Amino acid sequence: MNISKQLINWYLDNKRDLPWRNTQNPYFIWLSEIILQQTQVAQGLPYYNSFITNFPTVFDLAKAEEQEVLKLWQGLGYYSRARNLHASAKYIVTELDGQFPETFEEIIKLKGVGDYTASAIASICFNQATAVVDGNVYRALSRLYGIDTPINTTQGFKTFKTLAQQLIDTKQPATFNQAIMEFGARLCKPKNPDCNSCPFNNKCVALQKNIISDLPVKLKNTKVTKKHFNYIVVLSSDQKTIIEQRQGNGIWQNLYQFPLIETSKEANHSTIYSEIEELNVLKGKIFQLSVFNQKPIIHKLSHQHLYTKFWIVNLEQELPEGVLTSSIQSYPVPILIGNFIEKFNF
DNA sequence: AACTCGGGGCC
DNA sequence: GGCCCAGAGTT
Repeated sequence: MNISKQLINWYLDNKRDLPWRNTQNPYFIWLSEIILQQTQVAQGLPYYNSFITNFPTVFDLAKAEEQEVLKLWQGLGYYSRARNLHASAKYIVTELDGQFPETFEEIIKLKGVGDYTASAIASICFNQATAVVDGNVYRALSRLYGIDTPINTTQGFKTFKTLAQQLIDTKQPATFNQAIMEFGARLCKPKNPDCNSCPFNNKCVALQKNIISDLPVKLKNTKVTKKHFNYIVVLSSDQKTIIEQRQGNGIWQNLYQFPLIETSKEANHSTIYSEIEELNVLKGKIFQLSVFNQKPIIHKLSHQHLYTKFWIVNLEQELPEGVLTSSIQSYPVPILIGNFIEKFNF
């Protein structure tokens, strides 16, 4: 029996029952694939359920406000996925009359959809034999064939895409693609793969050479930089605070936050005091400054460590331009801010 | 080709 | 503390 058939047989015996596996509706499949980019199934699952409940069709998603979409995405990370998802929903409704594109070439034109996602949708929804290459596929094929080409290079992608394309069962591409991914996720895991019960343990090159833990090969990514964030939490006499929307191209684009003062090293009381005297909303006003957490909260991202302090500014005046503290839970915020809001309990 | 974009789980 | 996760967009 060939590898493709063996993978499919393994899958049919071992697959998880996941909500997006009971449909070929391209809107649902698209949604699930975007959510699952760089995200484990267990983490993405509640977000998928939330989205299909709040936006049952692409029309519902298209007519929502971006803030609403970001709010539902809050905590999942990589927020450009949410912004691109929303933009593509609008595109499908206004330009394509609500009709989801049906070929790989058309699907990949959607914002936020690359080779992997277009292949997944084209195969699962439209029975097109386009092989997916994700982290699971890299791992399974690099081990099975003993391929040490670095996966995060152009050559690596081409090598594994070509191999997966040769292996795909053209009569059941949807099942094959999901089978190889499930195999990588559940059996051929990064750590402690279950080689004892693997259907390929008689031919796996990496197992025979005892180099399972060396594959796949991935070039090191760049170093982590440290930053010092100081969030200014204003509390006015009329129960208001200041929040602003993040602009520009950095992290958390279009999410909300308290006014941020970034310093080159850990800030102390006097530094922050003189900084906030310059804030327009506080100019000439009387306030008391205290720190919420003396010890910085270290928020770890893939390539930044954010040493964060929350500073409380008590104002004995009203703040006409502020927002009610009772309403801040409706704004999409980074989880770093969300955790603070929960703990501070306004 | 290198860099950027989150948050959580696992070891 | 390092690596990984149903990757994509920008420079």
